Amino acid sequence: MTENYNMNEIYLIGDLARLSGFSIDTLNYYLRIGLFKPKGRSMHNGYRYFDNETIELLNKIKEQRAKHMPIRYIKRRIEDGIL
Amino acid sequence: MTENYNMNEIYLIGDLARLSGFSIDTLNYYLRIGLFKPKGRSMHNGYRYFDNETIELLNKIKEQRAKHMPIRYIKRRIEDGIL
DNA sequence: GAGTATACTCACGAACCATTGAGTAATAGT
DNA sequence: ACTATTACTCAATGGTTCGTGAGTATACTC
Repeated sequence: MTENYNMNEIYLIGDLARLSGFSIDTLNYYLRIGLFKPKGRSMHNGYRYFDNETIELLNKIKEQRAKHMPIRYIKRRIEDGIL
Repeated sequence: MTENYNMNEIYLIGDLARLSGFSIDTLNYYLRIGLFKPKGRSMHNGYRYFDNETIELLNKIKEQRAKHMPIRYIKRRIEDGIL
């Protein structure tokens, strides 16, 4: 139950961009600095999978960024489970 | 519980090809004729998702094809839930 | 034996993805 | 004022995916 996801909730980075409002470049940047992470990855081509948890997290990040919260603080909060 | 899958069990067509031994062309052909179907699809780019059930089905198809069972019969058996 | 059907196989264009390095505007620090 | 950092943004390369149409070798049908 803890690690299961519905098939309708799988996203690639393009889906993420559309759903979150962030640009693909921004998402790639966030991934590069480890602000959030893929939930899985294709072993064949390296494509990264995301899910609804990612969407929720991105929404929270978006809120914080709207308040000009620095990314390093956001990252810390995520790592501490506060966000 | 019925429609849930683990993130580690998501495949794109390239993964399917590697895991099943069928070529991507063959898999695309099978998809074209409806021998098997994607479990999901990216709304952004149309990429098709598959899972372990697909792998199992493809293994069964492979067995049948090794015995020269015609595809239309295999398809029927799948539709009838026999295979 | 000729024609048809089967089961792939190939080729194409357009869009997408990963990774990386480099560029930039705005802000913060000294 | 000058420098450095932040948070992107852009560009380039190379591989992947989709959809479709067309080609082909083998098997089947008449």
